[in-house]
Amino acid sequence: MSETEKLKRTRKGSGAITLRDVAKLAGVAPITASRALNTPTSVSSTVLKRVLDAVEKMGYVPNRMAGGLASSKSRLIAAVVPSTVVSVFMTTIEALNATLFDAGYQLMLGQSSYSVDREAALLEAIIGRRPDGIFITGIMSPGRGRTRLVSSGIPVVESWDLTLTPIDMLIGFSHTDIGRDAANYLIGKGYHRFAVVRAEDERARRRTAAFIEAVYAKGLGVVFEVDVGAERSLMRGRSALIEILQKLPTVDAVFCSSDLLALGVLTEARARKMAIPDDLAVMGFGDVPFVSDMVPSLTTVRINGEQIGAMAAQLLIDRSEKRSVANTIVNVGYSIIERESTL
Amino acid sequence: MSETEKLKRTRKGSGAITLRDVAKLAGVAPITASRALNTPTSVSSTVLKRVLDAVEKMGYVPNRMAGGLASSKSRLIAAVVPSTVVSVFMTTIEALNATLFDAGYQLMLGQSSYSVDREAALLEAIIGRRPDGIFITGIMSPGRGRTRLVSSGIPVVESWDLTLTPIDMLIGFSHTDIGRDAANYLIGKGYHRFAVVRAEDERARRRTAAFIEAVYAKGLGVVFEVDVGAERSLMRGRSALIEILQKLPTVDAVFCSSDLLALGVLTEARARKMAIPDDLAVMGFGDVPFVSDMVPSLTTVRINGEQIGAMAAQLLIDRSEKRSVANTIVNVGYSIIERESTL
DNA sequence: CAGTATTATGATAGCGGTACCAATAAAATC
DNA sequence: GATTTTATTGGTACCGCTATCATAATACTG
Repeated sequence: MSETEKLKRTRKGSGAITLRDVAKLAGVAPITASRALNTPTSVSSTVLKRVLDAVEKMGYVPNRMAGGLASSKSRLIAAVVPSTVVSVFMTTIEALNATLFDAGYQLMLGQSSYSVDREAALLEAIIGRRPDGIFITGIMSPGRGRTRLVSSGIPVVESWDLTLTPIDMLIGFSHTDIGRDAANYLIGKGYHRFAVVRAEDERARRRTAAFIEAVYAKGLGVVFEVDVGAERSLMRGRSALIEILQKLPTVDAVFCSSDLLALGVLTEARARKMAIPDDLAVMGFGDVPFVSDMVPSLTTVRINGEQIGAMAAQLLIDRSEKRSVANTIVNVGYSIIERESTL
Repeated sequence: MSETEKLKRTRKGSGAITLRDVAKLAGVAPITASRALNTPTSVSSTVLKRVLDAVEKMGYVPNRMAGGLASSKSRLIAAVVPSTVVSVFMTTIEALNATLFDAGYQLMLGQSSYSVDREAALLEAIIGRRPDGIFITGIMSPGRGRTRLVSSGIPVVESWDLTLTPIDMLIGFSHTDIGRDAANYLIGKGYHRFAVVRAEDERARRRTAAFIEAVYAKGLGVVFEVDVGAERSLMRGRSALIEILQKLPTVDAVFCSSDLLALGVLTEARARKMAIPDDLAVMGFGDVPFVSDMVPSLTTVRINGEQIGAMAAQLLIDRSEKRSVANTIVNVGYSIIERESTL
């Protein structure tokens, strides 16, 4: 034994097949094997085949943590959604994920709207993974979290709202426009005694505020407002209508901050044998898949969630691959879908 | 300048604050800073404070890719869900994510039930991240994918079904039991002319097959079956009832493979002024949040999705932290929730 | 108080890839 | 044929962190 022989410490490692193993079997240097897998055009066809055969034979799966560390490209995108899962947001997430997956990215999911310190922990966890992009449902309010995100330098897409000062990119629509348009739509239909039912949610609040303001603007008097807090259930929609009928018996149209609440109002109205829409018109928000086929079908505001998800994915991918991004603020709009509940 | 001075190549790196920077500011070695953050009890309180101050001052966020690579612990858990997003599965995912997050793990989301080669790509992508555990909604059918998972050695929880040969761990319930119990429940209520509406889904098929078999066993003749394919919409439930009424006008009870389809049947029945449940009883599956509050409310089969998610998280965490896991196969059961649609 | 056990810190060498530069062989140019 | 260019392949040093071993400082034991 040579005296210069180093006392080699050994570390366990993960035990999995590594690129080195593949390279050895293929009879090339590790870096060449790496190239064969990542930039196949840069190696000869002989080498390419030998490497691919070796990969196949050994069942090699590249370690993306190692690759990510070396290249500082994680190919991970983080998405933050409110904890509510019953939500319209999932279409967006599904589209986001599908687009990302096809481009070779993975999606990490984080749930916000817990407590404030959980929010901080979530951001920490996300940034710690060094994702190539972050998708946020909603808009980050100013504060430590936002500052942190900005200074992390990670591309961010905020969504579902508009602001003049996004962190980075934005794909959204105007909640005040929706509230105003909904009011004008209902007024145009001849309704004139309004109530709104809304969850404790900043964006819902803005929609209903705009609704109320538009009603006032037409000189149509008081709008009765029910705040259901965090209880976004169908049942709460039902009880909301009971409240409304007590306080404002002459009501003839109700605008709700979600389809589920609207469904509750509809359900209660039907249980009381009220004629829809003659006795009462109901309008929701979100256009969840099944409200179109109920009896009566629900008039609602449609947001194109797939579009938001797919566009966000594209923006984040482009940004992370250093391609230039043309429009960093996109207003995807919305549409009022007229159905039987307000005919 | 010494002649032994190496020509140092420089590599960009990510540009972010590293543990080395923090350690330097705190006046300790990097490894000590690492310990201060990961095992705070193993350093003196003076050092701990100095390090934490430095972290705070510099806004340091540890790079989990590097940490994961070094320790071969990624603190990532992958979850595979069917692409359908309208689903009952999301409660499970939410609970899974919540439990994982509190234990310091992150969730990666993958969508299955695309094409076969996407399935392979998904597995490849997942394994490449070296997650500490994998949650699968459903059971892996034998094949290359399953083999790959097994040989990866990553802890796996399969779910939503039972089998004697899980890859690793399993949290589920019996679909045949559900079908049989549903049939017996309806028979016990005095119904005797049955139809089933089901989506093209292996588990739904097993439920309805068991349902049909149980009906036969009681000598109650033919059960009319509608296969809606991949169209799981409320509308398809409505059209299914139309089919049923044409082919089996004497039908008095319909068992559906999902609440949404059941809602469709209910809707169509109501549109035809059929009395529920006197003219027609309807039973669903899943107990999605709002079917309890509709009029009429829907009798359905409840699966405790939160429980599945939380248990799965716990099993995966225990496994990944080398704690022993007692029950690797758990039958969480189900319950038939009786409501107005079958009273 | 020597000798041993314990605690706190540090040095080093990886984890499994890729960026960066260098070297060689083959093709193209003059 | 000499020289330049291009296409392939390889060597090395990291990416940012932690496992492992080593050492110094302190506490404990008889």
